[in-house]
Amino acid sequence: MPELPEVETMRRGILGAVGGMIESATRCESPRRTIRFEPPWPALGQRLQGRVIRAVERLGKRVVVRLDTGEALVFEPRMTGLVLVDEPPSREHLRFELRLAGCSLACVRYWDQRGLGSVSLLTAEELAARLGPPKLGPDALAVTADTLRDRLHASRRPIKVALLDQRALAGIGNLYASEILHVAAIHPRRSAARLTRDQWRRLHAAMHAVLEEAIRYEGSTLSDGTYRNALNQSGGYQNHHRVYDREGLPCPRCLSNLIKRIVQAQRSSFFCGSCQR
DNA sequence: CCCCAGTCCTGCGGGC
DNA sequence: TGCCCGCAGGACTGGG
Repeated sequence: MPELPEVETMRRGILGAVGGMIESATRCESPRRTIRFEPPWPALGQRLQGRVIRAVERLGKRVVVRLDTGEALVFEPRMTGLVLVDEPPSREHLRFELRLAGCSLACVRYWDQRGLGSVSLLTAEELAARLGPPKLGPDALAVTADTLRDRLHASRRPIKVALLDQRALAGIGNLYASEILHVAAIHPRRSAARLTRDQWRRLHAAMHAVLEEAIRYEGSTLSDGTYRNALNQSGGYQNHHRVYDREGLPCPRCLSNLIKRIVQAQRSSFFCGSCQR
């Protein structure tokens, strides 16, 4: 499930598309069982033709391709979407393809096994309305410790649930929320409103450390093997997970307590009941 | 404000 | 061995 580190890896993987001109945009599937295209096909493909890619950016968990027209092509991978160069994991779930000229990449593809993701072409106004404040909070890697506290401390929700709210802070999903709270030694059920100054400081440091480390390893490829980088290679951070999907294994910090799993907001949280308070 | 259930969707693994 | 069911959860919606 692509979160900030995985989406950042996708973004870096297609930086070679900058300067390229879109020769053609293709929908690679039968009209039945389609992902969401906006505007609906064939308008999306027609509007992309001839556009030049000016930049490849990231907004939270979305890849944003800036075009010469001021428009943005937004890839939203949700659970199983991948932005790729060349070969996808399978032909079966390939959804969309850009043919490029004048840059180092011949092709950018979107593949999505479950098809919950989307590809959207938005005007600058649409992008601001849909993915600007207050719809999307500041990027998790861009906030200071003070901003992090400002964004979250008014909420009485459990800190684990608050961290998943993209309107408060963009980029953190279920996996990294558990990992970050373990490094920060904060219990996932603790109310955000009740964190101490020292805990906010630790949370901020842990958030940066975990996300940057995960980016260095090019993200987490879980046992289902779905996530791949732009070259269809596995990430490496799954081998460094401290708690996520490790219920019943010893805590890597105290080496004695076993990692617990609880459900919060209908999602699994993993933590050490001894180290995290 | 906050919570919950339902929606989209596929593949996998537990249970019988 | 096979089949069904539930689970995984990101973003969103509607109801309480």
